[in-house]
Amino acid sequence: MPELPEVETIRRELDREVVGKRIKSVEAIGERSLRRHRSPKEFIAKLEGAKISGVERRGLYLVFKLDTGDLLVCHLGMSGQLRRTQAKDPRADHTQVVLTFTQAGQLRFIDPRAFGEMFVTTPEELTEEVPELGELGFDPVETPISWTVFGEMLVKRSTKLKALLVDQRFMAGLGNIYSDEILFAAGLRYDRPANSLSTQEIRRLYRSVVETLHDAVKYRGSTLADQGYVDLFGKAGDYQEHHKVYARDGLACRRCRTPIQKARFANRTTFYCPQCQV
DNA sequence: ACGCCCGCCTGTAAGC
DNA sequence: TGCTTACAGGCGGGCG
Repeated sequence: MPELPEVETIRRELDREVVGKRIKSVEAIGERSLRRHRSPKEFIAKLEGAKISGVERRGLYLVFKLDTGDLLVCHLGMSGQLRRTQAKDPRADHTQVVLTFTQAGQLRFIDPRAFGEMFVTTPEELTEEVPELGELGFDPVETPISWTVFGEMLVKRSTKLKALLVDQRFMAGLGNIYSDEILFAAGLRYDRPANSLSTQEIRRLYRSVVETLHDAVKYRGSTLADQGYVDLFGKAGDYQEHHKVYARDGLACRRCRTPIQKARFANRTTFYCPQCQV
């Protein structure tokens, strides 16, 4: 369940670990993860011999720049992991793609549920091939906006706050965990219509977005009980220790001691404090 | 056009 | 204990 803080943590590690490395060979094991390609051969051919010159994040997508001019794009979906390994390391179940570098070492893409994907494209074709990338909203960590502009975006919408926060076209990078944490930090209920917020509430919400995400990046993301997210080296994040509401239903609110509630909203689980969030 | 629901997929855990 | 069922949720697509 990687969201912005987890993907950004991985991006920073990739920056150190794979930039400057040349891809010697590629093993394409899971064809479902390469579904944008007609055949895995095409994917392999475009990668072998290429050197990685940089790694960027666009919302929840990781974009590897190659010295061939192509881009290697990766979305982790629900259960995807990227792992830095050595060739001799045993291969984990559901390993979908293995990149072996000319200098020692590998990068492996492991994805049990195969909701994630990898593909190679060009900068020109990127937004045609992946329209959702062209429609991505602003990135609250990379390109923050002013809270007044944020407010202008809110007043136009009658959508409930949580639905808006997780909409990648509105703002890029939020999923279920951080939208709940942000709404708690802002003292706002998930089902408040966006256009019902006062100026003070708008400011508080925007500040909560930025502060919560920065904090979560600082603690290297959230690793839940299922270990669905770990970093490039298999290490868990620490931000789950700081969660105020997510997966804390029945437990006392850290602020007011009222039991945290669990609700079903837009087909997802939502956690909130009925006392602190209005 | 927008809000909502489903399917995709596997691992885990609760329930009978 | 062992089988069945629900749930986890990012995202696109389809429906009302």
